[in-house]
Amino acid sequence: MSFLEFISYLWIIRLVNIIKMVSKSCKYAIRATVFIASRANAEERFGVKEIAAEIEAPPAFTAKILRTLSKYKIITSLKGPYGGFYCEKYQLDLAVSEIVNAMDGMSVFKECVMGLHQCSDAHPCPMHYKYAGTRNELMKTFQETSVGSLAADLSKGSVFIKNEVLEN
Amino acid sequence: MSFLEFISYLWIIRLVNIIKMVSKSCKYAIRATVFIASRANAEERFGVKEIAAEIEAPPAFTAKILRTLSKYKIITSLKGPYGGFYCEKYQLDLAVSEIVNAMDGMSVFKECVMGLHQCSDAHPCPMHYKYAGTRNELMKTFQETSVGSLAADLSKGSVFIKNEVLEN
DNA sequence: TTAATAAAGGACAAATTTGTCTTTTTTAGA
DNA sequence: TCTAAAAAAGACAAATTTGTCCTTTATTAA
Repeated sequence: MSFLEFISYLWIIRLVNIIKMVSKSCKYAIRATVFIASRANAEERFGVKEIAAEIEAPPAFTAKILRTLSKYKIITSLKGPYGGFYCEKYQLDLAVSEIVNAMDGMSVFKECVMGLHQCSDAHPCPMHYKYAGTRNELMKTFQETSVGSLAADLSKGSVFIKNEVLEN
Repeated sequence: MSFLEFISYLWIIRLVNIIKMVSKSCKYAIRATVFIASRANAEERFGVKEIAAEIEAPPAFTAKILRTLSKYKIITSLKGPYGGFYCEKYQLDLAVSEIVNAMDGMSVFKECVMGLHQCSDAHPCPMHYKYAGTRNELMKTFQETSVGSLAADLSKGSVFIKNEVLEN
């Protein structure tokens, strides 16, 4: 057994691999999508500048991200005057994991937590079940949480932190 | 309240900020340090090439990382023939957090989990205590875990994953 | 004292991520 | 049909991280 594999048995190494998961672009994308979804009423559309300002991201970069989201049909866009970005009803049911997938791909949920090449369900490394479990729960959370539900929390004026409700 | 601040109340946004924490360099550094520490017996020293091979990192890059570790006195180096890298006794008592500090700095443990500028202990954001708590536990773990204890686990031929012992 | 060995130092290079800018295409309304 | 507004597209640029290479310095042993 190589040292890399050996050391990978240590939970501290795993720990080092578990924290943080998505790119800055993806965070911007989540913010933007939730913002747009939270205003999905009527025929309202939002321009790049407004969205960028709301999510505190660089406008030009926000435009790029919105294009990606639009390409993946996570949000909808309309060109021309009175155009902009908005959410169609079905898009409110999309999971947050779709955003991660569009921006970063899903490898973050799939690769061996140790970075070991030989690890698989068939030949699992010792952490495969124990910690892959943690990650799977996380993925499940991403998959079970819809854009619309997040938007609804915001629109209600109360937001949820896990099981706790904060008023504001 | 800005939308950024507003959306930051959502646990999903927090979730997105908590996973992953340290750079690739830092992971290499942890691997390297634990490897060297695990062989801290006698007068044995290890060269860049050997260490790089053991931790499966690029040799030249490993050299750079070892220099940093040496500069921060996390490991000790000796030039010339029969030289190389090794751990002095006191260095086995150093915490893993020292490695993180040397490689990435400690800001990862200190910045507001939401990226909000106005957040502090005096003016905490709603997640400050709830999730900063999670991170603080993590930091505590890093601080309470010594290089030597990790090395000892390895040397014993059994490694710990949290409270569970794996034989190999 | 010299030759060989190995880390130290630092410039440089590649890759990736983040961010910008200009031109093109689409759409709405006058 | 023309004009203005706004996204689409994609080249370009900056910043950061990752990685390489060459020269210098220190150490050991003959």
